[in-house]
Amino acid sequence: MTNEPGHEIADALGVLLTRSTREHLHAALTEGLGEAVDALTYPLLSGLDRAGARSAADLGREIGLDRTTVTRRADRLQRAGLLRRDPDPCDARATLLALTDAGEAVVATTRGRLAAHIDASLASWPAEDARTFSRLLHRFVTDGPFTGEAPRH
Amino acid sequence: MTNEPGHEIADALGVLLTRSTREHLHAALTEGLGEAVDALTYPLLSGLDRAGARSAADLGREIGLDRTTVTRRADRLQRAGLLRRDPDPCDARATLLALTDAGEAVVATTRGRLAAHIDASLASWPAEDARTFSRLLHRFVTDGPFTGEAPRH
DNA sequence: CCAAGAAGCGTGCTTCGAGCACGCTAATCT
DNA sequence: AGATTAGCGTGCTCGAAGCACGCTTCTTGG
Repeated sequence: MTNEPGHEIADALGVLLTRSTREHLHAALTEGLGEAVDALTYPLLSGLDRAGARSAADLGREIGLDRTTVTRRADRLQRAGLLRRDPDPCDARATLLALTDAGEAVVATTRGRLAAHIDASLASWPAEDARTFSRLLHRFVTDGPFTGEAPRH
Repeated sequence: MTNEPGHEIADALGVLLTRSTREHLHAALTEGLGEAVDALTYPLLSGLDRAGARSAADLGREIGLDRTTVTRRADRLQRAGLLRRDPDPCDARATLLALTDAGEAVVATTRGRLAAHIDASLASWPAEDARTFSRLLHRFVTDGPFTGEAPRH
């Protein structure tokens, strides 16, 4: 127990990261959503849902993946009907990756399940603590230490 | 802004996960610590530091990796002098994975750098908010939704 | 006390994801 | 209008992850 919250938060985040990357958690969250949705492809769906239709290169920068990797994963999701490629009206070479209705439904379902998990574990908390935690976490993420841009290689 | 903190927390965690898995962040945290320490091998070091010397199978269960994968990564860290294999005094077949002094120093340096990042972004916060956030986050991680055991395949 | 089964570890082998280089099309600049 | 740059998709190569196998050692039942 130190006077600097940074160390405690760092430890907590380390544990959180380790736990949340467990395969079985992702399997539970995406259960029954089709073969194309797994721990590798979901970040694309989530990123598109957050930022709207984007080009493959932009989405790659957003989620820290190579452009070609995004293309390959998008192929799978497109075959599954969760994502479509629209030609960019402003640029004929560019194609915009966008969620289909089915894709949006998948994102909504997954986020709802995660929220349910979180709500369940917050059930024993005082309501005010839960709201405070939500508010502080949001602030931490907004102007937190992870907002830097990824450099190009 | 909904009445259910779960949805907000879910969104924040999604962003946090996406950001924190960026390669360049890990590169900054492990800069100058040797070639063997990267985003793949650091979880082993961190896990050993948290739980102490363990067998490869136990460590694999802890961090959600296959036993053989742990072995291969441990080989690299051992060659780099950050990890050693001690024979288990209670069981001649088992070998315990343990951090060397250099390995502990690497973990300490990395966690210190992460803590510094966090402290820097918390500098503009009221001190009480920072402490509250630290406390709530710790509680969330301790009895949060990610404490379940990984099922064996 | 010993024999058979179980548990732990390391290593060849296969599969699959990630990134680089290349070629193509279209936009932009001079 | 020609040249240069930007965006996209695809063959190709490298490396990581997990499975099957063999070896050693512990355990348990006769």
